[in-house]
Amino acid sequence: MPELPEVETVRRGLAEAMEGRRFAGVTVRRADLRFPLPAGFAARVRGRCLIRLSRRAKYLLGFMNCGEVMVLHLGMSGRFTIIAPHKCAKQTGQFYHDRSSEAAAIHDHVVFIMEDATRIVYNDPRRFGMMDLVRKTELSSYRLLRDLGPEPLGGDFDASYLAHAFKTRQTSLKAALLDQKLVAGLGNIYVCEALFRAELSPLRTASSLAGGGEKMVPLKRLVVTIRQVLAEAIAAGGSSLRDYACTDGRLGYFQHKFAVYDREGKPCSKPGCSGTIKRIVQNGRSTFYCSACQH
DNA sequence: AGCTCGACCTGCACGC
DNA sequence: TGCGTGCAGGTCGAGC
Repeated sequence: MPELPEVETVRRGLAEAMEGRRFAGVTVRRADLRFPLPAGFAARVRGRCLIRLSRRAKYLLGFMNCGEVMVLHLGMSGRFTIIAPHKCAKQTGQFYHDRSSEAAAIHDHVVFIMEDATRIVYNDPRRFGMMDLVRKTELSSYRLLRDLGPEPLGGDFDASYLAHAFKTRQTSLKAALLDQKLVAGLGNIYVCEALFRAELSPLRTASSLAGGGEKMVPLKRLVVTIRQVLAEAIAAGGSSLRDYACTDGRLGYFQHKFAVYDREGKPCSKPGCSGTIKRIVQNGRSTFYCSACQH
C-alpha cells in the first residue's frame, strides 16, 4: 500500500503507539521478507525503547535508545495494524473484528509487543517489504538510503533542481519521476495524478523539460502539483485500494479523488476538456493520462 | 552513467 | 465450478 502519503499515514499511526515506549517482545513468524531479517532481530529489538519514528522516502526509520535504527519498508502489500490492549476487537478496527485476536493470520509475519501490551502486527502477503537494523552512525551510508533523491515535500525539491536532474535523462517524464534517485517517495499513482494536474504528458522525454528560462514554467507547475497531490493525499489518510492504509483499520479516502489513476475510459475531469482517460504501459507499469490536455 | 527488463511473491478479478 | 491469464501501490541488480 505504499507511496509517500500512505507511508506517512502509517508513520503517524505507529508513532502514537510506539514513540517513547519499550519493546516488551518481538515475534518473528516469517523472517524471509524481501531480504531475510537480520540475525537476532527480535533479540536486538526486545527491551529497547523506540525514541522516534521518522520517514525517509517510503522507508520508516525507528530510532532506538541502543543506537540502532529499525529500517522498515512496506513493499507493495505490507501493512501495520495496531491492537490496543484491553480493548475488544470491535474498537481496534474492522480488520481484526471478524477473526479472533489470538489466531494470527497467515501473513502476519512480525508482531511487536510494546510495554503497555499494545500489539503492532506487520502483515505482508507478497513479502516485498523488508526490515533491517542499522547503526545510527551508518545510516547515511546505508545501501538502501544513500542514493535516494530529495524529499518531494522538502526544501531541496524545486524547479531548478528538476531542471538540473532532467538534463541528462532521455527516459520518459513518467519513468524519471518514478526513479527514487531523482526524487524519493513518488509512486505510480501520484506520478500519474501530478502529471495530470500539471497538464504534462507522461510520454515526454524528461530532458525536454530541462533548461532555464521559459522551460522553468512547466517545471514550476510540476513541483507545485506534486506537492499538492501529496499533501492532499496525506490529509486524506492516503489511498486505500486493496489494502488498508491506516494502522487503526480505517480507510484512507484519497482514492475517491483520483482524476486519472484506474479511470481508463472515463471522461477527463478538466473543465472544457472532452478527452478520455487512457491507459498505456510504460516500463512495465500502467500509466493513466488524458492525451487531450496533457502535453 | 542511464535505461530496460526480469525477478521477487500472493491474491484477486476476469473470461472461457 | 474450475482454470488460466493478467494485473497490482516497489525496487534491486543484471546486462546492454
